[in-house]
Amino acid sequence: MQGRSNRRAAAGTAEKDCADCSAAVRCWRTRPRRGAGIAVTTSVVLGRGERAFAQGDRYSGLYIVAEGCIKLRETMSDGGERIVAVRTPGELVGLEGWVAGRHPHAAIAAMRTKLCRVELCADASPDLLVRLLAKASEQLHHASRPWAGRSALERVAAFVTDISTRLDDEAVGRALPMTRAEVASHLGLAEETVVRALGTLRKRA
Amino acid sequence: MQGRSNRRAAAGTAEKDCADCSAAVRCWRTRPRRGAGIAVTTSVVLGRGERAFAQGDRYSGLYIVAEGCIKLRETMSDGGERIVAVRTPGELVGLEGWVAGRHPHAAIAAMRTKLCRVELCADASPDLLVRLLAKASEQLHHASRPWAGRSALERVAAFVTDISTRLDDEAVGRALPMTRAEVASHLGLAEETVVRALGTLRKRA
DNA sequence: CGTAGTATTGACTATCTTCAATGCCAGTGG
DNA sequence: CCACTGGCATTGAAGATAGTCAATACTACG
Repeated sequence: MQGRSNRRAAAGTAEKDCADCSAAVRCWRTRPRRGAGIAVTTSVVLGRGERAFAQGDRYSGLYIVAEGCIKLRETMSDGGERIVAVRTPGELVGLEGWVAGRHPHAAIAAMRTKLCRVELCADASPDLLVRLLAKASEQLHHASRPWAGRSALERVAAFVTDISTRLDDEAVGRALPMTRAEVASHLGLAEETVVRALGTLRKRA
Repeated sequence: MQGRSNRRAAAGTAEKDCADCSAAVRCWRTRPRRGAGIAVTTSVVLGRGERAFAQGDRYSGLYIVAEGCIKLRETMSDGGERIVAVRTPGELVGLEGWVAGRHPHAAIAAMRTKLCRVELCADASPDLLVRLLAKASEQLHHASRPWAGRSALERVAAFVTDISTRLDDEAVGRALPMTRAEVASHLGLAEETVVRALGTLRKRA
């Protein structure tokens, strides 16, 4: 459109235009126009339990979840761990560490997961920047924990619904992509409370 | 830099370059270069309790807090209200509603507050987009509630510390910019619990 | 001075956490 | 093959934390 991609190509980074990817709609909602600068440089496939990066690592790039599910895990100063967020297809992984230059938490695949890397720099395509900003906006909105201040049962129910919706292709109904302990740490509950809440929900269904 | 500002000027919107604003460092961390497209169109000053927009309003623009403090308040389907977030100088207000086209919560001044409006569109300056993305990144990081899963006392203590840091110019120590009930809703606690926690913290100090 | 909103305090209760024990399952090595 | 181990899930009982209800004080504002 504005010859911007030339500049990127000159930088020497091999890119794959998302317009050529069959899964692009999943990542970008609408299929990008070819040559608009909506492109990724690398794709990684992680097996369950593998990490894209560890907490404290230097910022190593911004990724979009193409398939699967990523857990963001933070180890706190007191040694405790908590799941800060769960990222599902179309969501960004790594943006939190961009400004500070370090990843504030680890990114761990909850199942087989494909990540596509996006080069984020000052001369990126404006189209790309706008799309990323839109994603950041959505994630910011979603980060406002709809279950804050509710009862344990409601929180667990809301979490299960939310995660099922976001991962709808696989039937999450029977197996959550994380352990009860992780769900508990994410919701700020005890593991046993999560177990009991899930039991109650199962009986009700 | 690339004649982009011409295009904007042609659109008929009067802009004020942030490079000419004495408070720009507060908003942008580093002073923007003149002509880089880091600019705002309008500034609004809100008195305590006044709204920038209401929940459900059509998206009306993106703002940066130049001075003061904004509370984001959400009224839930059951009629309850909660403070989703607090925005302090240099932070963005309104981004959450950009993609969906509607503001998901109301923005209310907690004190005398100055907001500067940023025009966010596909042909905005790439410099501006990158800066906004950086802000979104920081806010996303900050949205991961460091007090999740901790005791009521720790949560209140963390909140007071956090808000005091972010508003450090005014001495917040003696008067929080919001009511106990609002703090409570923000932290997912009962008002009385917040009162007691503040009492305990006062005694300890 | 009266009113409305906010803050504080006490007493009681519900919920959630903690502690402890047990079951289940997959992987491993004899 | 089977015992053993470690991680995860489940359940019960007891105790602590925070929520609810209710009364009272404080403050700003007409």
